Amino acid sequence: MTEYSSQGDPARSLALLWRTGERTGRKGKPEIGVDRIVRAAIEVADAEGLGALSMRKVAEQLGVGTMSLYTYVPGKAELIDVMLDTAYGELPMPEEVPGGWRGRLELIARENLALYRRHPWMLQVSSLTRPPLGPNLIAKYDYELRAVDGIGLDDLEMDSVVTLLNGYVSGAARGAVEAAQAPGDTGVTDEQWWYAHAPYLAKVFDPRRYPVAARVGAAAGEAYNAAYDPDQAFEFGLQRVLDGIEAFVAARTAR
Amino acid sequence: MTEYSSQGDPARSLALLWRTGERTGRKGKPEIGVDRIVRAAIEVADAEGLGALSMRKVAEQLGVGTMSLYTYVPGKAELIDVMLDTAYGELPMPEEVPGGWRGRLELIARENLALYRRHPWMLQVSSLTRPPLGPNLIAKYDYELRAVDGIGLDDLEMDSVVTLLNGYVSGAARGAVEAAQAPGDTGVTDEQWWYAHAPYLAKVFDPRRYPVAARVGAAAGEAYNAAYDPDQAFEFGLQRVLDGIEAFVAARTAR
DNA sequence: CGGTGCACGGTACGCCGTACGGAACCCTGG
DNA sequence: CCAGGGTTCCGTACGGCGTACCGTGCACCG
Repeated sequence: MTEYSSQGDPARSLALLWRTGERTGRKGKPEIGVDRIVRAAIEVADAEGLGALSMRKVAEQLGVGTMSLYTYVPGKAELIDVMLDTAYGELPMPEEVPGGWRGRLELIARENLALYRRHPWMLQVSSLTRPPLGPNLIAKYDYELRAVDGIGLDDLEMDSVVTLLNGYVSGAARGAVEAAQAPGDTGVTDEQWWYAHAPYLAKVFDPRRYPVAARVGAAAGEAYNAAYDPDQAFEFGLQRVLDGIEAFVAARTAR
Repeated sequence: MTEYSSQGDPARSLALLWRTGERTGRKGKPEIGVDRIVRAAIEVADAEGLGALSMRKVAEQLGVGTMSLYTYVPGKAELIDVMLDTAYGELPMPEEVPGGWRGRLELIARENLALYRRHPWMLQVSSLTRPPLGPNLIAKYDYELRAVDGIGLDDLEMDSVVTLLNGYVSGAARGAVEAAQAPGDTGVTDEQWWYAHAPYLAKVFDPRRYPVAARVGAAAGEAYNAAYDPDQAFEFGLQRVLDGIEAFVAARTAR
């Protein structure tokens, strides 16, 4: 825990993010390198989760001693910052997208969801208030703003819309990731989980006290074969959010 | 890390949640008790964060030995489950709320935000797919469904709307909590943080390459005195989400 | 060819969750 | 009144973590 980011010296962090560390290049050949460390760390985090990401494991993956990592990276927190910016670099950012601003935002939402699915640890790490200001994060911010540029919103409104969409997607992604990894983590499918809990719950839960929960819960369970269907939730929510934004855009352009 | 929930034996977990553990009451006086442990754990997590929540610290808070806790609670994961359900019990659930379904949903959103602000650790713990099925969580689910009962939605649609709203609120709350605790955690105000990063960023960031990000980022920074204003973001997003739901309800009731 | 600065990593410290087994206590059955 | 046994309580120990500190040896420059 205490797994956030950006506590280190800003100069060191930004130098790392933008790779402006003056590689001396004079002496010993740099066997390891920041990039290889970051790649290995992302592999570990993808495969085993952020909780299993340790400096020892990254070093082992690279076949070097644990402490050697500290030659290239000030600490785990800064390493995670660089991992995050690196992963954001995977986002495709096509220039021509059909469907106007709504089509562009929809694509952004889907690509972000796919990214978070590939790298679930990003959701436990990303910060809204003090993001690691790396090149890829800035490129992403610029790209997303351009999706709503020139449609009648002022600068602050553009920022608000992009922030809302990103917030929505990361929430939905959290649900999707959790649903995807629950069986693998625990070795128990949703169905098994439900059947294990049902008998005790039946003893203890009185449907007459909570009739609506009982009715809707049963309907949802039957429809999704689980308490929650992440794909359905994502699609439903995305359309509602875009509808809400559309109403806002309409009101703004109507003066 | 690995700080999720609900890995234990369902029988033991549910017994804990619903307090159906057959207290023998015959032998040694139970000096400690689940409730006192949960209260102490919540105090620690509120004050120092989930990362600082340890069994040793909870025991110390109670003035007992660490291992004594394991008499009442199977492990840390189950303890966190009970903490979560207990905290949800703090939500007020008034029956008469003005403003129809929209007024009711708006109140739910605000009360949930306030709850997460009081107990930020909840955001790192709550699960959509396999929630700890305690009495307070079920009561919350029932209450929220009743806010949208009888307005023309079917059961699945009611569930989707409630899920969307809860997802939105927890995302916004994450931003708010992070913004609130960033200064305390790091001893650096937003302004100081910005002034520390600005000179290096100026060296490395080319505004001509990302003109929109530069323009909007500057406007937002000036308006909020930070990269992000959680209150503004919450209000803006909440109205958009409710507008989107309103459009959906209108479409459904128009057949 | 000697000197120097860097890459690399071994050891150790203080945290964590919790398995294990022992000690102390109190209620009950005789 | 006492013996037995179930419970509560907890000391110790193990294997993990991040990383501070410091030693070693190599590769290059002069």
